Amino acid sequence: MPRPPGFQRDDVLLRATEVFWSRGYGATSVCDLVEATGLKPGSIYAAFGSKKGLFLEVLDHYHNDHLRAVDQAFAGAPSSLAAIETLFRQTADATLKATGSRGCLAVNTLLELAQHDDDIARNLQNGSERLRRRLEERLASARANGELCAAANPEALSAFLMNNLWGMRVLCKSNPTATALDGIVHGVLAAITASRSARLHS
Amino acid sequence: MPRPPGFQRDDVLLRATEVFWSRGYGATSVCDLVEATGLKPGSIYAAFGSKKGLFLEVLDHYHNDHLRAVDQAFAGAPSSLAAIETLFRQTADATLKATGSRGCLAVNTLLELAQHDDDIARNLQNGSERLRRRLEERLASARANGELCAAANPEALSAFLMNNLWGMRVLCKSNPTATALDGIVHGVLAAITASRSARLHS
DNA sequence: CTGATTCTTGAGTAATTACTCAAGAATCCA
DNA sequence: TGGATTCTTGAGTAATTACTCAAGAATCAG
Repeated sequence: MPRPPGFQRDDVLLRATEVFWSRGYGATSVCDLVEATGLKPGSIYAAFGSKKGLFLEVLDHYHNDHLRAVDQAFAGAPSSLAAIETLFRQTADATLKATGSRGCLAVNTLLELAQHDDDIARNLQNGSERLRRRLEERLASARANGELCAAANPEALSAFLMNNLWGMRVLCKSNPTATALDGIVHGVLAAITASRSARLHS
Repeated sequence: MPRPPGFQRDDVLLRATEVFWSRGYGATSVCDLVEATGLKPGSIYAAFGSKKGLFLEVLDHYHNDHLRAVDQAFAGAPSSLAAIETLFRQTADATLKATGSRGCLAVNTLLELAQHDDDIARNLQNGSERLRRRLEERLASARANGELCAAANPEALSAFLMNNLWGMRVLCKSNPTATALDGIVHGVLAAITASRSARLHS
């Protein structure tokens, strides 16, 4: 009996993501969101409660999309270490092509808001932890496979990998050169190689 | 014959730094700056031209302070590689202690504004390049000393190191654990070790 | 069609924004 | 002290902010 909403929630979230991602949370006005989504202020507040409520839902969407992409990059790899190498090469490529880009919505938001808003800090913490755990799982299975030596520490190594992913999220806001990105990928692989099983050393 | 200013420029910059660093550029109002510096709006605009003009001067100050600190950390080290190791251990320690902190003003600003403001992007580019070059110099001298093998690439390695410094600037906004930071330092040192001269390998 | 329910509309609110400017205060050389 | 110069003051401006709410539109079961 009720009148159905005149918009698709996912579609609105997608359009809102574009604006938040391009301008940042603080610099995005509700007016911008009205323009981007086509919803009037009243509808936005009826559907999402507040600017922050909408943003939290945008972040959830973003985490899910990002993890799906990582899983896809991992899916076709011939080994666990190859999967990780692929992820880093892809990220480096994307970083090189995306000079002066919007970067990563999660990292941008972490630096802008985590310190001041606990809800957002928790949301981002969960998102990044899910990614880190994906890496840790791969490293653990690499150790189980004998790709990594028994002394390798998947948790510590995954933190190192996350650190380099995050570094590239910063770098893409600057002026990354091919030399720099090659150096980063090379450094990451060198650190992993140091934990490889002796019988696999070249 | 003129009336002298009633404030010390450096003192005002220091107080302004605190506010910008804590809140971010966009979230800092001129009213906040009036409160923090004790100057009235008119005096601020007479002395610095605009909010952005003041901020650019704040950034210059920040870069100089930061580089001075790095030089100091380098100064007492027994070797070039030891200097770099010290820098990373110090940064990791500071990151662990500064959970949920203000992070790094330069990185925060890079993510918030570099994409939208060329003046600020240039300022940050210069600041980070000066730091990277410090690292590159150390790596080059390490190669010259024989600490690193002849095939080592100081420019590429310095980019890798910068990437990890930047990663920690992101991490300190999240919830860094000792395990994570140990993993990062360990990974960085492992990558450097892979470039060491054969005769130095343990 | 009727009526119950929910959605949409957009003008409006009170607060905050970066910034200005004319008037007055303070300084120093003569 | 007189007067030229610069600094300080703070009320004020026009624009923008996140958000609200009452009225009207759209839907569907009966």
